[in-house]
Amino acid sequence: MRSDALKRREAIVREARRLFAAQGASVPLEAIAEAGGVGIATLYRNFPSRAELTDAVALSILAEMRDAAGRALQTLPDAPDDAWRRFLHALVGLDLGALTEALAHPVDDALSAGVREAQDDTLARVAEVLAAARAAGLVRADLDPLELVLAVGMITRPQPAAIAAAAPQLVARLTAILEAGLRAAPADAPSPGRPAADRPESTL
Amino acid sequence: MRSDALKRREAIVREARRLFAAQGASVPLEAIAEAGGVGIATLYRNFPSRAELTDAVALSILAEMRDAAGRALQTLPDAPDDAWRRFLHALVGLDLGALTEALAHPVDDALSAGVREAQDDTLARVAEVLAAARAAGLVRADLDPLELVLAVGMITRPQPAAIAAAAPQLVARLTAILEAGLRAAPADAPSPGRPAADRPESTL
Amino acid sequence: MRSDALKRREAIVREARRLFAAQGASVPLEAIAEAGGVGIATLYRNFPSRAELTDAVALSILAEMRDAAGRALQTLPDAPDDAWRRFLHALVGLDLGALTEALAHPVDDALSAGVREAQDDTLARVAEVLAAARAAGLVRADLDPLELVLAVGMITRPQPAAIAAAAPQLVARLTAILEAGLRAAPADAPSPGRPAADRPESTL
Amino acid sequence: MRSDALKRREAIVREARRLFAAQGASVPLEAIAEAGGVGIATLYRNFPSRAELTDAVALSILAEMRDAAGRALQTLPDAPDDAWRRFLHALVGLDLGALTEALAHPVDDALSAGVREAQDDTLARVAEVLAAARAAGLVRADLDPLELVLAVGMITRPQPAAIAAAAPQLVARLTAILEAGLRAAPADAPSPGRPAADRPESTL
DNA sequence: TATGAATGAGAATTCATTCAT
DNA sequence: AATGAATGAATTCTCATTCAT
Repeated sequence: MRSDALKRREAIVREARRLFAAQGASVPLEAIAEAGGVGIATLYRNFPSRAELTDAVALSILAEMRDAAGRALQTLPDAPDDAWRRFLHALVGLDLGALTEALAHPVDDALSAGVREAQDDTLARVAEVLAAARAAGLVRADLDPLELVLAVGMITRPQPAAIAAAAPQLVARLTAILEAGLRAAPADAPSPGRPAADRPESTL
Repeated sequence: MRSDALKRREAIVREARRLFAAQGASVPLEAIAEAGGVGIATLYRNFPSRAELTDAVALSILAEMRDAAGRALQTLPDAPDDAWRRFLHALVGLDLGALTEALAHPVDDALSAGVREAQDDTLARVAEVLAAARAAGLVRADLDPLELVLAVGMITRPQPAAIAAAAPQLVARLTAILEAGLRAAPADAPSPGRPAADRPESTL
Repeated sequence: MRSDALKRREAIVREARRLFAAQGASVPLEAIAEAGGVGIATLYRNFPSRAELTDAVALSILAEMRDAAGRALQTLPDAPDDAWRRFLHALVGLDLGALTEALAHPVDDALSAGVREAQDDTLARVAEVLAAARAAGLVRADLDPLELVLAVGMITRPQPAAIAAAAPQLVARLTAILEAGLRAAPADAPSPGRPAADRPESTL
Repeated sequence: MRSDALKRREAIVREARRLFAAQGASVPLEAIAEAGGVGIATLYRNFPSRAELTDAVALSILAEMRDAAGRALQTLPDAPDDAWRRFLHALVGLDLGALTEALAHPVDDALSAGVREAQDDTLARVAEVLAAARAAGLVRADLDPLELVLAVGMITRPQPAAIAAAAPQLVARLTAILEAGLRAAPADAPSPGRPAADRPESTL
């Protein structure tokens, strides 16, 4: 019975993530429950508040991001260019838009400790990837891991149907532009804003 | 009272645009009315449905975009680099995120004829700017006006307060990345997706 | 200018009566104003509250009813059968349904003195017609003028479009049934309820 | 909880029917919910739109009408006069005014399939009753089942409080008149309108 | 433990009535 | 005196969350 319950819980998180990515974080919880094949009360038993479900989605994405960073770190020494491109595309495939959406709502609430921790851990790994890629001359010097994640989050945010219809390849095109933008580091164009690394707290 | 009413109407559109940009297009209409200093029923008298207010916001943004494109076209021959950069930054300052948000909602409804027309007109102007900038070697060859607008819309979409707090310069940084990404046109990296120009209809 | 104002006032009452009859008494006042070709404020200047407009409609109908009764009284002695039938059909053509609807709403408010008076006056006339018709053996003995008016009001109340479409001749058919029902005075079927004449107050 | 929920649902329909009959079909849904002892959202869970509640009320009335017709058919052979009178009075007691009101609103929408079916079925039964009563010489030959139902609906439509106060026995009196009107079939007074039986569709 | 039902609070929209020109 | 605009109150409907089975 234990494993049954676990399966249900995972189904809920999976569907929440999918629906956040597709329709934004304002999807009715009941829609998530239904998509997961459970009743609304079961969702609430597992996630007593919307924020906790949101956190679970965030953790699931952060874990995958961490894994992707781990893989990138292993392959970067041998095939830096390829490893970096794979990493970037892995991020794009990660429903980061869902994460952005998910975290957009509990604005007032503090992020849960668990998420904060996972996030710091993951961003540290991404920072390592960035350092390695930078050392290999692949990315501009002024790029901060949080910024990278947020940039990918922006271009993968849920699209209105009209836009998706009008520009079906949009994410792919934006990814190409982002890739180019990250790579180029024009000597004469200093980045605006203070270096991201100085920032006191990364609340994502 | 004519002019009074007009002032109020303009205040409503202005505040709607501001709030769409800040909080997304799902802001309560009552919040817009209050911000504009009018009662909810006044908002409804001027814009009998949410879609009509949305359209008014879209028109206001499209008009400014058209103007910016016009200015860019005039200055491009003399100072192409500067003109292009100004144009790009003007777009970023234009609440395009609000437009994206605004147009995201009436997904089911067709866009109003007026908006469709203004949009076509504006995109045609932007296409002229792009052509001139491309001729001056400033932007990659595979960029389509709709894509440019959507890209700017993405990076200026409303941010959750947590993100805005953690990365206050985010839009500026993303703009820099976008600028670089648009400029660089790596010969060896063909863009994915079919050329934007082939698309039948630009529903924005 | 006086006559202009009078014309406007009459147009308002006319359209109110027409719309009450067609769509029920819940028509927006603004619709009445528009139908009458005036602004809403003009309607309010003439009829400071909805009840007063309702009263004006009632008066207009009561006046015509009184006239019809007067005509019936003149012709009854010579051609009783024909006069009675004409009178009944005149009532049917009188938008009594509008009156019923109109008076249905200000349930809480007392009827205005003017309407009360006109109503008493009119009902007295109708009572005379009934008495004459009864004397001529044309109507059942237990019929009270208020009842007659209400009966006609019921069968001419505004019909939903669906019913009107399904049974276009409904009013005519119901009129025929009513006519027959009023005429027949079965000796063996005493009417239920106490005689209407005993009732203390006729609030219509 | 199944039975609990069912009880509630039934309470909602019962109160809706009662309030439609008393105050017309425009009663606030919240008033119905309160009368049924449930919250507004419970009403909405059971009847996601006003039309669906309306349909449920219609079905409840049509079912009782069908039963009354069934009973009449059984007793007509033995005691035709009594059976017919009982049937007519049963109709009067049936809140047909509520039905009329209820069906008045979804004018634009098509009637739901279920209601259409129940209505056809019920009217067919009523037609049988009418045929038997006609054979027994009890009702005029030109009466159509839809007409009968609508006639009863008219005289039992919700009354304004003022009228109810002034003429407390009104429904009973109007019933007596209707009864007489239906019975009498004057040979010399052909009914107006085309025969009801020819009508293509009975939208009630 | 899982479920479906119940609830209240919030948001969109309409309309009678008042106000400023 | 006539107008059109502004307003708030009432109503419909949705959704996060709690409760009873």
